Amino acid sequence: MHRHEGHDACETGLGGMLARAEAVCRERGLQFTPLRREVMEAVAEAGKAQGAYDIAEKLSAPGRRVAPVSVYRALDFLMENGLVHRIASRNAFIPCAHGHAPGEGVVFLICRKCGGVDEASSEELEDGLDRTLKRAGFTPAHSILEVEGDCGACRERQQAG
Amino acid sequence: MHRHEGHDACETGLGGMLARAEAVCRERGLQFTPLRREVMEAVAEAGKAQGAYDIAEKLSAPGRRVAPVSVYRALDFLMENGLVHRIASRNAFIPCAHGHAPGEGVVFLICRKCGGVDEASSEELEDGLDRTLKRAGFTPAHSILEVEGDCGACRERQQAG
DNA sequence: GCGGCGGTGATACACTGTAACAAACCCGCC
DNA sequence: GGCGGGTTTGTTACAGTGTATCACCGCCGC
Ligand SMILES: [Zn+2]
Ligand SMILES: [Zn+2]
Ligand SMILES: [Zn+2]
Ligand SMILES: [Zn+2]
Repeated sequence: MHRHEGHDACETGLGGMLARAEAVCRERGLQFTPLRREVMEAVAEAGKAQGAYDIAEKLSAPGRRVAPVSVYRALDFLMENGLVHRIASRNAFIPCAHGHAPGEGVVFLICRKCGGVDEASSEELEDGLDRTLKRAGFTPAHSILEVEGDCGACRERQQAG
Repeated sequence: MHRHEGHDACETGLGGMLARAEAVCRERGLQFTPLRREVMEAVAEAGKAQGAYDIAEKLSAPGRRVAPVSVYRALDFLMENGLVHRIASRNAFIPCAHGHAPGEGVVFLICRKCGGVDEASSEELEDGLDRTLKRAGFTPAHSILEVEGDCGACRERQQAG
């Protein structure tokens, strides 16, 4: 749905993301359980950020209720392992299609029209932030960069229509 | 509690912030009602980001209950006029000591130790973000930049102790 | 006075997230 | 096979955050 830039190892698409999740868990000796897989799928399938309760509802079916708390636990696990991200400004979650180095700053580009979320990173942004923090005498531990606006696809669509 | 940098017209301190709030409302023909003033004071007095429910509790007294919904309305008003900011990663609010141009990007520096929140802005950060967004074909409308870490004061205190 | 309008009070509710405990599962070990 | 301990999941209850709705009040213009 969205393109991105600034990354190399780019596993886009549902299959790729699931494969990466599986690989990450195997190499770290962690369990990629059915529930975790289903939550990963639910987040990866959706074209936009999913709330935990949305996921719980999607996974529930007549005869099987998946409680939100279970979804939260799975999401915590997936976030710890860099497989999904939380979008603070939406209280929602997206799959990570890239696999960043830990500590690497990433900007989330959130489209107001289609709701899609893309990730971008860049040296110059990172450098600018680092220098600004250094000047302020602040030692960063973790950062949240989220930009809301209109993605390229939606802007084209709007001009065409 | 915290220093900041990158701004000129810098009204720090409770009095300055209240004066600015009053001035802003007067010049825009808006009402700086007692409730709005009290909420502004509560946010400005605290050395760290305040939750809406914290503010409601602080303003309540035996015989007078201020409901959270009233606080939210006052906060919405103050945010629309650039007098307070919402810290998305904390669901909390801080006073704005600067008065930015609309659209000006600001980074919030959130200290893990003391809970204080400082604002910083810089040309190079702004430029880096703009270029990154442009390359991604994304048109920004509003951005959230929040960094969690250790402020200078707390780091010094830690080294001394 | 009367009607409109913005601000406030009050209640109820939806949404987001966590704590606590029990049950099921897995796996190595006796 | 049976046991023991760690991890995962189910279940319930609850805390925290934010919004919808309606009623009331005060003000100002007509
Ligand atoms: Zn990512
Ligand atoms: Zn879009
Ligand atoms: Zn500010
Ligand atoms: Zn500090």
